Amino acid sequence: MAPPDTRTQILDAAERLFAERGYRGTSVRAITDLAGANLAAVGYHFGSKAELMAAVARRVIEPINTAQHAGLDRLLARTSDPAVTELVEAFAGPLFDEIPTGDEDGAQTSQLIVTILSDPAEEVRSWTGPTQNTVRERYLAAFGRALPGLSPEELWFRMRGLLAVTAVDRIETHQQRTPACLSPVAGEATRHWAITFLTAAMSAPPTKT
Amino acid sequence: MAPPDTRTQILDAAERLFAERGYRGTSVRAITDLAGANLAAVGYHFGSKAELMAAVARRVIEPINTAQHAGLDRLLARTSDPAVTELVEAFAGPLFDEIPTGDEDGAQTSQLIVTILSDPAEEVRSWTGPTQNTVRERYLAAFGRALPGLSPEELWFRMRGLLAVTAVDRIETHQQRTPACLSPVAGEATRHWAITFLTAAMSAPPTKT
DNA sequence: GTTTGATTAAAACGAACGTATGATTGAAGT
DNA sequence: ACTTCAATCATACGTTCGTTTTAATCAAAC
Repeated sequence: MAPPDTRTQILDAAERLFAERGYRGTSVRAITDLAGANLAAVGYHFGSKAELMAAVARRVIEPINTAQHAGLDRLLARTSDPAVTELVEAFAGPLFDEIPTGDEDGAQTSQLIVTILSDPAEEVRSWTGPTQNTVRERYLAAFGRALPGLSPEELWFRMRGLLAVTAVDRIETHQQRTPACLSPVAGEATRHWAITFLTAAMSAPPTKT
Repeated sequence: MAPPDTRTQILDAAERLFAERGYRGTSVRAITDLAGANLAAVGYHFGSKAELMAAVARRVIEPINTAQHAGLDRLLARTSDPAVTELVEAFAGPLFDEIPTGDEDGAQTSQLIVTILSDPAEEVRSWTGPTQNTVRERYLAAFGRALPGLSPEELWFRMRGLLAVTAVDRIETHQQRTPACLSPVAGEATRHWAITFLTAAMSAPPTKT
């Protein structure tokens, strides 16, 4: 088996540590130590710690975004007006498919995504790929056709709720805040639960003003 | 006007800076500078930076928790089986009532709550008041009676979704990720939207297995 | 008027941080 | 054999961090 080059070993180590300890809580030294690389390797391969963070974010988020785009493409190729459930599944599904479920790698990646989306530091959120913005607007338009009568503002609010649930869902699972009385849950079940939950939420009648 | 004592000025400054820059991104020096206090005052009044964070978290979260408790008490005093909408409003309402809406203080506090709930550092999440755990379990029991046929595990999943939406909702609003075409939204509207959205989500029929 | 106890002020501590520098390697190109 | 150049290495720099220590301040108590 070919030994992975230093660059990807640093990426792997950074992905793990950024998820576990956050951006500011992770030192470049900790990353290079875990990667078995030299301290200066980060500067050489990525330029700076911030650019390393951007590279990590890109590697995690890009496949999810392209899967979301592809899912919507597949729906729109079949019909010009997909159902709400189909749109929910196409949007939320990649967040389950592209992330290993069950093992703790999944919780790690989920925690990293939450960090990327919510960290106060500009440098952490800085990378938002060109697809990141367009994917939401494409789904916004599709949901708008599937849910006439909803104001654009309320629809946008619901889109944010959609993302919040799918992103936040899985980190709490691994913070062992689950009550002891509950049995552990398989990854596939939560996927279905999420789609049920979110389809009902998106399909709610418009709020009377 | 009585001059606020150093202790609360430090608390105010810390609350603002922790929200804006996160826990690790905020130095004790920045806090005391903003508070107009001396560097050593943090050590004197709170013991350490971590204990200051705990004090800030307590001051923000405690009124929300007690309001959630009181809301459920009020419902249960009236009937032993409140409706789902009432439970949603009692749970999510305080997150809107106890936080100033509209101005940027509200977005600040919301960002702080997200930090408290999601920061990877143990010290940040360390303070979870005694009410924090019990309030969720009380609502869990109440939702369980209102939604028979739902497995405890799926119900718990939906409870987490409930929290995710209410917590994450408002930070994105202030990260100016909103598309320019949308008009700004009043705080009162989002409150109603959230209750509509979440009531529908919680009321969804059980997922077929 | 002096003592006391609670604050605040100023300075310094060692440790850890991100980054930059210059030497060293080793395989490919000529 | 010599050059080239991407890659890695050890090391050091300047800064900032949380915390501690010691001295000064000041109202109230006696």
